[in-house]
Amino acid sequence: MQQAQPLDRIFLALADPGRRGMIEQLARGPATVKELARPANMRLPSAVKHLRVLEEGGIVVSRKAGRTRTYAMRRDAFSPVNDWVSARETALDAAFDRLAQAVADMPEEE
Amino acid sequence: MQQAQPLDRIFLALADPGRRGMIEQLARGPATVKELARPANMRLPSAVKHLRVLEEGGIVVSRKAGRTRTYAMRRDAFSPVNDWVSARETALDAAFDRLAQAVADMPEEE
DNA sequence: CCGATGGTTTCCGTAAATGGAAACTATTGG
DNA sequence: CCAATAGTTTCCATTTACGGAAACCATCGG
Repeated sequence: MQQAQPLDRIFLALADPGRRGMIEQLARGPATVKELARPANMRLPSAVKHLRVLEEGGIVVSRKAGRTRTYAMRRDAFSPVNDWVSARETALDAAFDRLAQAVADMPEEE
Repeated sequence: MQQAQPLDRIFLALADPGRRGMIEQLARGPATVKELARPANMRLPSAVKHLRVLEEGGIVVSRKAGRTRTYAMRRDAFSPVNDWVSARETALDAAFDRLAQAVADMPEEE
């Protein structure tokens, strides 16, 4: 029983369509919990939980002013995703290049 | 009860450290189920399930020859992720630009 | 001060993910 | 044909995710 890694939380946060919808909205500008709950077709308690997942994933930040809490995207929200994916793509391209080279080095048949 | 969307399956597939480890291995070249199970410290049945998740997410493909099944990465494995993330980053950059512009347009204080 | 509002927490039921044991199938090697 | 091997399926137990109802807390408006 070990605590989840950062990438675990980020990808898990992105794996839910409701949360991705919230991200799409927040990418256009900050919003309160209520403003995020309505278009996602959720009750407030569900919205609060989803937003906590997004915040624990390091995707959004929030600040409470009075009785309203406002959420906003982090500028580096997708950095871990981009870094991890880029590294895999680099390795993947190299692997395909090696394969292509091996094919080119094969003696022709007939 | 609606079937999961493609992005749901992809992000869910990436949310597990064992599966990400398999991806890192496969990005360096194809491998069989057994070869993937050992470094991931899994039994074969678990490996089979994880690999099915990766395949249903469109991240890997497999082919069975004789009694061994070989897995390989798809070249466009991360295209949906890159597309979705890029779109959000574009919107996010625009939102921050608008904010910066609004700040620049504010009358100076004292 | 009182009611309405925005948010939060607790509790509950349902659904899904995870992991392994065991049993089964299909192929390979001798 | 027999034994070992690679994979697959089924079953089971544990854990976690998900969504809403209800109750609770803090704050704003009059």
